[in-house]
Amino acid sequence: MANDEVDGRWRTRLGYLLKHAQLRMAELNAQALRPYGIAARELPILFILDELGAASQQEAATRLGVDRTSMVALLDALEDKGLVSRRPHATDRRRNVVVLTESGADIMARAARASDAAEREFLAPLDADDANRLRRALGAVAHPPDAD
Amino acid sequence: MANDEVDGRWRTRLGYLLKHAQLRMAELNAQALRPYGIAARELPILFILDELGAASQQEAATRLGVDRTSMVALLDALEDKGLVSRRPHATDRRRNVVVLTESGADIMARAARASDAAEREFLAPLDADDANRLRRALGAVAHPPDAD
DNA sequence: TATTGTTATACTCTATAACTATA
DNA sequence: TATAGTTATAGAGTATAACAATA
Repeated sequence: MANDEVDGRWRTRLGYLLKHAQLRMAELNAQALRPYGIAARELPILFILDELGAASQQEAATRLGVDRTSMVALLDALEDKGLVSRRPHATDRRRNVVVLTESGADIMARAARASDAAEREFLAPLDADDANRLRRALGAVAHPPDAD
Repeated sequence: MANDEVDGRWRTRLGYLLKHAQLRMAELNAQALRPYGIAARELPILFILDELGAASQQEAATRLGVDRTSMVALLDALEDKGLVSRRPHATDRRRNVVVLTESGADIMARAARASDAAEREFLAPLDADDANRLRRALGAVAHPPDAD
């Protein structure tokens, strides 16, 4: 519509800006990851398994801030794609030990590069200084000052 | 957990930061607006009706970027609360003319102040300069350079 | 034919409760 | 008793398709 002079107040509200910035980043990430057959929400799981080496489903879920019931379906999908494997824990047989497969590690590395490119595209309207400031500011506001 | 030295890469990704920043802002807004009986998603509707004076449901939906089928339920809720009214358009009887009621204008003004306070709380970890830069940077990245 | 409002439907994401098997 | 994984279910939120009334 290009009706810029009647740019209502709600367009400059943080709630609106954050929602739409997040939607655009999510869309760019989804596009970037599509060739690797993974969803944006699955990449952090690959990251954390790589970081921890191996983890129980509970551990992974807690670290990522999703609950353990959601983790089941997420890991089902990753296991179906051959990116992670589950085996029973050696001593505590209630647990699963979840690890990246070779293919999972490979996809993770390549998907991470694709996601980096998506971030660069997202940040393209900003110069390097503003981009760095944005990332730091988001880190500061993303969690309440007194919580995790 | 406070395991800050193993702060995995995914915690500094824009997708993660934007999602959690948005969640926190949404939560603060929801809290701020609860006393006024409206949801965060309803305030922009009040804003746009105030801005336009009157609008068809289609107009309001298009401006706000929601589709017209979602607008129906949103306006049903606002009408039930007595904040907006619908009457048939004088000449085009397919349309509804949607306007703020007196109570709707009052709630809008007070809710806007509450939402401003929520934004200030959200931005509290930043100094004034960083807060302004954040808002401008989000405005720049919220929409692709060539779209909207 | 096209448009406005509406309803019904479906799909995603997430959260809660309850079950099982182990500890 | 408590915990890990699982399943079933339900709730937001949103999108698509089809319909009635009107243009």
